[in-house]
Amino acid sequence: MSLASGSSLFSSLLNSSLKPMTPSSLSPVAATSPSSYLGVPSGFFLNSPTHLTPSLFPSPTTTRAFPSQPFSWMATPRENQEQGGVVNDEQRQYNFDFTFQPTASTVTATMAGDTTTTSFMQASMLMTPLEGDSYNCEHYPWSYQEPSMDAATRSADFTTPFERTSSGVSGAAAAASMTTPAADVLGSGGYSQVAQGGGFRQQSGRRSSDDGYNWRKYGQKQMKGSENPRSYYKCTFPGCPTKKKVEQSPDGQVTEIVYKGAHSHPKPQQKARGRAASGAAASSYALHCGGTNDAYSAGALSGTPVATPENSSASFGDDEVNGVCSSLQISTNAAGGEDLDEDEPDSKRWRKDGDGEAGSIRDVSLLLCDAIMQVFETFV
DNA sequence: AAACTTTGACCGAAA
DNA sequence: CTTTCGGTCAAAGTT
Ligand SMILES: [Zn+2]
Repeated sequence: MSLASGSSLFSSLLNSSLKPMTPSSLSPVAATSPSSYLGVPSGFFLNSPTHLTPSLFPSPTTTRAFPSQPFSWMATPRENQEQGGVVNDEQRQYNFDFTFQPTASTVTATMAGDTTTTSFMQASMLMTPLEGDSYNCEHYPWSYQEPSMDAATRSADFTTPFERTSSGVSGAAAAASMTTPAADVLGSGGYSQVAQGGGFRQQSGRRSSDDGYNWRKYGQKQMKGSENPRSYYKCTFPGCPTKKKVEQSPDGQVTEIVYKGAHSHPKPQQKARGRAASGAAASSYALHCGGTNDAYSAGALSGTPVATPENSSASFGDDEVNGVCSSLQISTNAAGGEDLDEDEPDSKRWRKDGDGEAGSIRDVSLLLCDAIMQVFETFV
């Protein structure tokens, strides 16, 4: 897909997100159907005074990975006000203005086998802290990611075998996911991968899988040809099928992270991350996704893994040094590619509901939502 | 004691 | 069919 296409993709994403959704689509129950997921992202963009400046998005510029730069967001309500954010202290109605500044963040979207990469200069969104952990946006299969030292990336998907992205190439993380051979579910599965760091090194602190979820390592293999060893992890949440594999070079640098599947639950509470808990700190902030869209979590709680995503993957890498947010990557793999095994009998696997576009949009929205949340949490 | 790693065995898919 | 490869299992070791 060309850049232009990518841009349009994003545009449509935004437009669509901004459109009001019907109440019904937002109902929890509706979540059972994939299309209903759209309600979430929409609500997200919709209910909040979000402003995604169009200009922010697609920018033909080259994709840079981490310019490490200014990530500005107002920490305090007051400040937010200045930014136009609304603050209602008492009611946790704070709105945070997230600004992915200047530097370019890269967004890579892959649809039907094509990959598009665009970078956006800045994106600002308002976020509303929610109480409870209803952070809605996370329920979805998609992923988001937030690596810290490692350029993490996350993706959820299946049906796609991974594709390794060139590593380190131009410092940008490229995301690719595509053709699917025959996805196999069980065995070697279809992971979807995305990004990798062009060279981030682990910083002290975070473990290699500190992306907000809890993982249990269940294997490691030395890949053929002296490549870096690959470790396999599974999400520890009961019933959650998500897995990820991480390749690291000897010096600890993460060279690739590939996610498979989608979480069937919201991100677990983060434990106090360092900073003194400033009032809100440990609490969970959630994007105000409009209403109740907890269908997902409800399902998770009931032990029923909710549907999985089609193919989507997102990666969100942030260079935390100095508290700077440097990159955001999102990769989406839309179903519908011819390569996707249609023959796939196992509908149970990862479904690729043919919603191509809608799915992609949704994915991207969710990913974005997720990614932003991560940033938010990271900086709280 | 629970939860997570480590690590070689095991297995199915592909060559 | 046999070998190779990537992924997973699971016993044993750690924390
Ligand atoms: Zn999970």
